[in-house]
Amino acid sequence: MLAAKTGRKAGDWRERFLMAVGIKDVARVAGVSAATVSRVLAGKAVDAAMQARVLDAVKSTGYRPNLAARRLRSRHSNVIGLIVADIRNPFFTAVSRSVETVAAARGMQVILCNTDEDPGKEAMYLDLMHQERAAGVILAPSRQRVARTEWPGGERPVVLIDRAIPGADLDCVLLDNERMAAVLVEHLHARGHRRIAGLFGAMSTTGLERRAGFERAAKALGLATQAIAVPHSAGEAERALAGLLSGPQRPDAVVASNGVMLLNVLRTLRAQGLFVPNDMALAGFDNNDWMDFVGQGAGGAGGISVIEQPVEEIGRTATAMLLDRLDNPQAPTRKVVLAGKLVARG
Amino acid sequence: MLAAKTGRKAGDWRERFLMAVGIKDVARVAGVSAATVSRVLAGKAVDAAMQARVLDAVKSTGYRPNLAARRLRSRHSNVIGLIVADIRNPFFTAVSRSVETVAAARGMQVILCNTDEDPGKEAMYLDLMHQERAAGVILAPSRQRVARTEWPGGERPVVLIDRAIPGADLDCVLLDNERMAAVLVEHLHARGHRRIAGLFGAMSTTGLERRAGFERAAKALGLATQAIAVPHSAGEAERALAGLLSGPQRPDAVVASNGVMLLNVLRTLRAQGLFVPNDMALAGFDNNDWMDFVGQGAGGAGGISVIEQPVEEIGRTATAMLLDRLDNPQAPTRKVVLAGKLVARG
DNA sequence: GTGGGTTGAGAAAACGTTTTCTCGTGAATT
DNA sequence: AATTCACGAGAAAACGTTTTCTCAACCCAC
Repeated sequence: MLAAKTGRKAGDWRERFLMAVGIKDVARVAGVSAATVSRVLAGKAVDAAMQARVLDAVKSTGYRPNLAARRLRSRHSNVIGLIVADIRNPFFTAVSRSVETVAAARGMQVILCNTDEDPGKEAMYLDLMHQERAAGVILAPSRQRVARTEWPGGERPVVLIDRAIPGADLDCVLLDNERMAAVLVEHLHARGHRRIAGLFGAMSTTGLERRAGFERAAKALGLATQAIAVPHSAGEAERALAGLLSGPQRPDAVVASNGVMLLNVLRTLRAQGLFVPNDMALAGFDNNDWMDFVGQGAGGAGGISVIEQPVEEIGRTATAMLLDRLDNPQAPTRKVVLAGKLVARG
Repeated sequence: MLAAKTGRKAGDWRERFLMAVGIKDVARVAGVSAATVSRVLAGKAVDAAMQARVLDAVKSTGYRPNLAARRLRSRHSNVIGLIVADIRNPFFTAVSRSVETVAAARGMQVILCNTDEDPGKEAMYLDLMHQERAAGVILAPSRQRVARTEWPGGERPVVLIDRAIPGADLDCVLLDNERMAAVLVEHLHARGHRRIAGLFGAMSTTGLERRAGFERAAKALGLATQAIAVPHSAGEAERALAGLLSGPQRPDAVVASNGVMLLNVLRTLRAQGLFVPNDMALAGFDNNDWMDFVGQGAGGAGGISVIEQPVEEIGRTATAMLLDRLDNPQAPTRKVVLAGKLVARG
């Protein structure tokens, strides 16, 4: 066995690499042809005795197939690309985890790519997945969409998550953003809040949909609202909110369109000496475990109410849809809209 | 151009796939040999006129190299595996992001794998990276180490991050856990706390080191401490802490060895009606943005003090070390120990 | 002007698999 | 009993690149 021959000194791997064992070596050891080894490993019908010999030979040589060669010859790859807009966003990591689990169970391998909301990196990774000849791609598009004549993945199937691409005829799985935003407004209303402000991303369909739901619900309830579209979701949000707070109609509740904005809101409030929920109610999207602990002043009850996304299901559904499409390329595209769950803390 | 020929209907990609354009097509269009195309793309010296023709042909055909074929023939891959123990841990996602950035800048591609602290999945992924013939692996080992005769990556270079593997002679980049734990204790002492409890993971070197630093510092300061090694970091932690709280020597400060435990501590405290920092000081490892907002009762000052790890530098260093070792396989292994930064909120 | 050295491009081999093709063997059908 | 059929295994082709090999052309020095 090779392991016994080489010592344990550093650089060990180099020798091994050079003496790499291929399918022909296995075939020679087992006394069969390379084709037979391939067939055994692929689980095709072969003589039982031969199968045993091959398996033994594989074990004794430590043979591990070369995936590059396999992909080249077989002309299909078992990798799927997962391109997310922000790896630091817990929502995306949770979805990633789910995707990976489902994919692995179906014998697929996931390459996780992070675009940092940069359309350039997004394009680069889509191209890379093409060069990799990936079977398909699950894409959470970057917020700032660059003008593009072609949709992503003219080359291979794509499933969109979290954010739609307007006008693109692609499979996607999304949150029912409009309804969930409305639920949030109704919740705040039920808790007695009447002047609700909302901060929404101006760049993504998600932000637009949530804003629409926010305004629809507010109108239906006859509430005075102030919805602000924040372009960069950076310092812009703080300034806009600060303006509102010092304005004539100071809101008694704030809805934040995403996790980053919610933290910005918290920061701004604290800078003004305001506390959640005593001085101001706060609601948003995506549940995080730490939310159980903020706004829990010695007084007790209070906190941040959020819409919790079904992250596990989003990942599972997206992966399943992608694999379905691999089997059935011509089927009409599907759009799955999932409901979230209100986690009421306010 | 191909794009013009095919419509925009779903399933588009399939046709394209079948009419895949290879290097020979480019060569034919450019009126040169495949070898020349390859050379142009590799940036080797060629006649300027030819180079221009090739580049034109690449553009007009939409040729994208097949990475599988390239790897097979060239016998080296530009992918590095990044195997982390818990993708949902913000520390690992931050490091991942840094690794990816540095790797991409050096023309390397990262495959991110998540083991969920499962040694079985860890072994599976290490094997997968071998089959992929990855250039190298950056590994954050799972907490529960399985008995193993060989260290990971007998086949290729490995750089360890976050956690060491006792006895393994591998490159690694780690936090100075012992000193940082001591810093935490000293900080709590300076803030006037005298009875400090500590919860430490029993399964990882990280937990052991932090515990050692905790006890060393406490002894030096003459403090009464209660250090508990928590095996599973699950419900165990809650029970242990609850015991301490109802015991005769209730601590006035708690140190949690990692992010999960810190949340468990918060949960336990709240269940007992205790608030941070008024009723109990809390400190731990890994800074999170939400920590600015917990324990900020209407009273004001307070919060969770933590050791912030230099995540960006950890990723950068690990990647650099891996690439160095690729160039220089026989060099002695290096162990880089980085300092963290105290974020004092208590 | 000849010989040696350098340069650059095409032809062909090679990378490690899977798949197709071919053929031999034994069983089943007529 | 002869013919077909099904099956299983080896030989060889193929996958799309990079690399080696070969050779022609050119330049420079003697």
